[in-house]
Amino acid sequence: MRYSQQREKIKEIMYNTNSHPTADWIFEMVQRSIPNISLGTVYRNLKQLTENGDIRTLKDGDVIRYDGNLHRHDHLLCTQCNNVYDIDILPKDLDIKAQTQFNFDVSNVSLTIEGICQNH
Amino acid sequence: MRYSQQREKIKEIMYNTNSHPTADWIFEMVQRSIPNISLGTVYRNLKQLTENGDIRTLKDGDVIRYDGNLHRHDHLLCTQCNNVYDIDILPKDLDIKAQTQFNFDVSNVSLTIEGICQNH
DNA sequence: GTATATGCAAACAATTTGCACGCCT
DNA sequence: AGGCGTGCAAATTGTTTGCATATAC
Repeated sequence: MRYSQQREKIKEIMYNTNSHPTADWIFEMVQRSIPNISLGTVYRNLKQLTENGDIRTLKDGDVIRYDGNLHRHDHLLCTQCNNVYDIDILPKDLDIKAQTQFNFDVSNVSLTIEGICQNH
Repeated sequence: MRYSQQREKIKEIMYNTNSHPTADWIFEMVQRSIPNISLGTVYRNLKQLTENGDIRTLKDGDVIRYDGNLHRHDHLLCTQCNNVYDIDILPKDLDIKAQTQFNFDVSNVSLTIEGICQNH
């Protein structure tokens, strides 16, 4: 994967936000420094970065959201404000449990708890 | 919500499969007994049933899948065959933990473990 | 009789892709 | 120079919606 100004900026944005942005939001952000970037490029790079394991995707709401936080963590999704909060609640040994119990070669664990957050 | 032949059939199918079908698959199934049903009707009903809490939706893969199994359970998603297996691995007290720890009014907990299943 | 559900087709929104050109290496 | 990445616009895919008709109650 060759260097590109666009991808670099996208990575920078992803690693400096703890919201869980959509492609469109990221597009708008990159536009501030690269005004003529196209949305297609954003999608292409987000896909690439995902396949590369540099970022992660969340598919809980109506739109795909991207997550630059690679540390193992879980999500609270508020169905009122549509916010996603990072939490850490899963037992650490869950992967191993799945691995041994079901003979399943685990690559990714994702827990999302839906509900209403304390601000509502 | 008023009775309809179409919705009844959809419910019947949902409660008698343990795969995690897409709208399209369900459409084809209903067609066997109601040949002139439309895909729009299937979507409308699946949405209604979801809002009603009669079924559940999974958004892990590329397409929305529907799940007629309302008992609390988790999923193994094989990235090779795209199959979804039902498992039960989450600690039972997780909802309560989230509830108390984050003051979060939990309505739904979903755990998906991605990886490669033993058939591959 | 009234209102909700349907079939159909058109509309939609998010994402992907083909192509000619530009930029890294 | 060669090839990957880009911008642009068109295409695709899954899902939703508007409307006239049919069906439940």
